[in-house]
Amino acid sequence: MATISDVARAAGVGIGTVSRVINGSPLVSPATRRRVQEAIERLGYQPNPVARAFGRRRTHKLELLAPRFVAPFLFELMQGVEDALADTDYAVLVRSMDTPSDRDRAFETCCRRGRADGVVIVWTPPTEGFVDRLMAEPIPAVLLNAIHARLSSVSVDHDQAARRAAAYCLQLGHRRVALVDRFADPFADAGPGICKRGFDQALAAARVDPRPEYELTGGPEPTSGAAAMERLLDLPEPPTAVVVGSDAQAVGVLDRARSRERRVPADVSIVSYNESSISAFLGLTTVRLPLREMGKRSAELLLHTLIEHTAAPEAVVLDTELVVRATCAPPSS
Amino acid sequence: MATISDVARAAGVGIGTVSRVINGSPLVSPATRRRVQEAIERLGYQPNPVARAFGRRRTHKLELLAPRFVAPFLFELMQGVEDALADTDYAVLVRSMDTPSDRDRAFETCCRRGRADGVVIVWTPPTEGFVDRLMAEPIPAVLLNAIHARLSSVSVDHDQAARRAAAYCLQLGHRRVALVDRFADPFADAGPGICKRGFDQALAAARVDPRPEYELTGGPEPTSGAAAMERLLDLPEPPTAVVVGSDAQAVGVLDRARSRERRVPADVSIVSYNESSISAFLGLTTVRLPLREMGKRSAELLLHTLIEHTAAPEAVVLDTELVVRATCAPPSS
DNA sequence: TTGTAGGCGTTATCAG
DNA sequence: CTGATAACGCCTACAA
Repeated sequence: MATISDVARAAGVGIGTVSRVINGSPLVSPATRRRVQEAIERLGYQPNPVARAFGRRRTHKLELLAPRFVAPFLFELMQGVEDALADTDYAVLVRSMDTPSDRDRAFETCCRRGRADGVVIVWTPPTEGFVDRLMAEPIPAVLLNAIHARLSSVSVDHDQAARRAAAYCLQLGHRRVALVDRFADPFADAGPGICKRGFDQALAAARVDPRPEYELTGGPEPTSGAAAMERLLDLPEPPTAVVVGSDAQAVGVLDRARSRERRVPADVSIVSYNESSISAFLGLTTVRLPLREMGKRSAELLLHTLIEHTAAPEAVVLDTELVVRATCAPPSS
Repeated sequence: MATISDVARAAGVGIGTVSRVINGSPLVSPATRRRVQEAIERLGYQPNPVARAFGRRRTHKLELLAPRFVAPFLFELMQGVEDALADTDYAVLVRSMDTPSDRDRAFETCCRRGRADGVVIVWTPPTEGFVDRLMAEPIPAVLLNAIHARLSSVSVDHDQAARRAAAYCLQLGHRRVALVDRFADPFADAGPGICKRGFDQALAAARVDPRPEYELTGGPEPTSGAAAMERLLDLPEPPTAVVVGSDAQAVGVLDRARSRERRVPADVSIVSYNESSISAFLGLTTVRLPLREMGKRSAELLLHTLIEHTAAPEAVVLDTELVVRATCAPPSS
């Protein structure tokens, strides 16, 4: 494999000049440039990425840390990241986090210098210790769909999205609206749900009294949605509409509604959250998250920080969209 | 950030000795080793991965090329790869391939030296030109769920799996068994389906005549499954059981069956292919692919080739499993 | 068992 | 504009 000095020799120039040519420096005369390019062509020379990374003291890699929960839309996020990286020579290192210990190990190693130039942490609230280490190291991080005062983030306005979902039901005339929420932290089976605040805001705005028994929270799996729906249907006064915190849960909610002989949307309306091909096919009315855009923006933020060397955290908030399909209707009674 | 010479100086030894210590060479006296380790500890030294890669002429990265089709189980495959890499300092570079031109670009660049030490190509038949280039470069590749004479591969016996799925229906007493197959090449909307051969074998073994109108092929999406089911139900003599080439299609098949007032499994049985949380929840009887194992074995194969320097292609074939759930029953008539 | 020196392929910094 | 040359941080002989 040809090296830069092979090219230099072949073109009769110094390696500095070759370096300038391959890096697009303007400080090369057109004639020399042409000569060098010919030599490059002839020898099929390609700069060695590792040597390059070594010399530049940059790995030219971004690391993506993803918890199991995002598996259904990891591909979409990755594509967004790749979109942002398309015209650069950056590549994406992906690491999965399935258990809390995976997460801690990932947090532990990702900020070690030399692994990657930046990190995208997907849908996972960072621990304080991790943030401390991150601030000590010179490696920029961005949270994707999580928030921290000291870190940059790309997310959607969950309050607004949930408000919109609930408002849609209220607007259709529903007054008994329930929430099957999702835990905000995928590594904790407890804590606040992601939709609660916006949901409550929508109720308040419509002057509908919240009912504690209508607000359930679980993990993003079909079974958890099914269990929640079960409980709601067992209530003396079951809801006529349900806002669900994830498509995965919605699959369970929908299925359980049907197996309990409730027609959707005639007997009960369902609004879900997130967007996936399955939900599209099932005809779920849902809040669409701009996943690809989110991936793209996170990578752009990182790249920007890397170039501008700005340390100030920046928060990007993207818009969601209510996709109306077939699971909502006015209440029948 | 501390370098190897800082450690050497602090421990009062040469850098060679430090190198030996961090690389676990036995050629260090216990006393020296301890001294060096203390220095490492004290300085918080960590070898720079890039410098290491540079010196070793190894990137310590594996590249994973994944077509959009595998999005639903990419996470699982990745986890398998990471399993294999857990005790090494290898990391995974992931690249998505959404369009044929994405694929070609990925094929083009992945075998350039310096990017990664090995490549896993997921579910995508390689082009001949790509194989040629791959053989010229010294970078090992393994196909995951694809086959090529000159390359190593990890896959399942699709014939056997499809045979098993069809045989299960036949065994239940079905004689009108249809196949909604999936194109083997995710980048071609044509070509042979992945289950056809095994399916035909099962019919032959049961002395059931194949009917051309019962064998449909499409892409792995719910809509394609729905369309196929539509056609099957429009037949003068519709099938009583359907073998489906992917869970994605099966979602469509199932939904269309129900919307056309067919009870599953009372009126029509369905066996699917692949395994996902959605299919589990929907109660689909399905052929489970050992995804995580597949990922793991591919990475192991690569690692093995990297260490042993064997060039002979090796083909690993893993077992599938029929997961019996709720979508199959004997024919009603 | 240990230290030293050379090499890896770039980039970056100088003089010219 | 261009060519030397010194880093960069580690690995791997080789010599002691």
